[in-house]
Amino acid sequence: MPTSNIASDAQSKPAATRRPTRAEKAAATRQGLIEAAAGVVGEFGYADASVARITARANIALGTFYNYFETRQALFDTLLPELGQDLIAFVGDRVRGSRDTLEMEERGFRAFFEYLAANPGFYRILNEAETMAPKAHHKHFQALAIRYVAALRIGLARGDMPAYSEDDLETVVYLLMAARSYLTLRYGLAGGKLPENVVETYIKFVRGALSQRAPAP
Amino acid sequence: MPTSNIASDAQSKPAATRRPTRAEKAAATRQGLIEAAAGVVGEFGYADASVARITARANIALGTFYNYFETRQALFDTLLPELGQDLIAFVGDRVRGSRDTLEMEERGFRAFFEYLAANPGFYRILNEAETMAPKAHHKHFQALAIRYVAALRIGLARGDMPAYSEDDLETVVYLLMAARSYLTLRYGLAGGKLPENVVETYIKFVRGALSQRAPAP
DNA sequence: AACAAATATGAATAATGAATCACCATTCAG
DNA sequence: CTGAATGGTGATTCATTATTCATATTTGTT
Repeated sequence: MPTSNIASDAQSKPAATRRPTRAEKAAATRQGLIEAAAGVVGEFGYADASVARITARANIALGTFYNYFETRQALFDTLLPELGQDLIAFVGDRVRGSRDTLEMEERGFRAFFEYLAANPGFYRILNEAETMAPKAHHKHFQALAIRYVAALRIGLARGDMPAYSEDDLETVVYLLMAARSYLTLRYGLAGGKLPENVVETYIKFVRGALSQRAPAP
Repeated sequence: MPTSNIASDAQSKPAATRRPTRAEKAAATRQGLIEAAAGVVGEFGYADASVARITARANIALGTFYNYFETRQALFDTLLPELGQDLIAFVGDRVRGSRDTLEMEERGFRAFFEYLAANPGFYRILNEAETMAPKAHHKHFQALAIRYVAALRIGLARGDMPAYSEDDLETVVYLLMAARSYLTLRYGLAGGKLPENVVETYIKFVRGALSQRAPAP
């Protein structure tokens, strides 16, 4: 449930089923297009996500598409950032309350794959975006990395990562995001679940990397 | 200098400039197509690498293309595996004679980015292949991972990685390959050179990961 | 030299799909 | 109630390109 649109809720007291406002219907149609696009792109990839296919899945006419997006590319450029908010929120929830950085990392890692299992098209939407919607890709990574760095910064202050400094954080974050992506590529696409021994190897690797003691100056 | 074609060298004694044989010319034309394709795909991506563009850059007529490849896709399916051999050979050379696993990893890591700097299109050819030439992508990763695992296996036997076992190796290799890819995505595309502080963070991260001591059973 | 086989050429074909547009339906402000 | 205005429709236009093929050129052989 992405972008909670604040469409004209002048008096939204009784949620009773009243006739939907024009703006509400428009918001629903737009949302339907986003969801249809997520399905089609996830299944066929951006290149084969024709406007005809997307509108067919959204149960609207082809021409209607252009009431909501300037071009097909404009939809592609907003798709990943909107869906990415879901992922970020989901992982954020799962991670909250962790005792230390390692626990947080393991929880976040598992949450990521849980999200992928529940949203099988997401990996493809994410990866192909680098080529097919570079602005979207950049925006998503920006949004994700900034939160991830902030989370690690807390662990850094707490002394969980004695060998690292603020300047290392972004690089470390990209290493961790990289891991998720490539492990999905290699192990994740079948059944949507990562083999447990792969998870264990990952945890071991990251524990060694993060909790090593500071090198002598 | 890829695929050294063994084209009809019945008597190849004097390398003097004799009139090129038909098979030699054919091999050169094919090679020209591969190189042109590498250039075009690296610059514009697979989607915009039209047969017309590729043949124009190779200085041959459009129709000639189809004397060398069944379809455009057939070229795409062979492009990355052929180029990938170059990368593998280059990194293999740079890594030979390393004293331990960490030294090897650092040398291989740096060699990878040196290769990218010398072949600016390679990153794109590699990444887009996941979508545009999945068979090629799989083949390349197969070829690369098998050598990488073999290299780590030697370090494992020597005791360089006390916390790991044979079963961990492939996962670790994917983590290391992932790192290269995402660091290129984030830092590498400008100037072709990775900032030295990023390299240092990477080395530190991997040292901690690989050389941690074995956990208690 | 002369011919057959192998290669090269690029205009023509055919498929695809994004985007437009002229028109219909529904909503809502006054 | 009424008539803009907003939203919906889908056939049509238009551009792009992979692939084919009839023809021309080059090569290797006798």
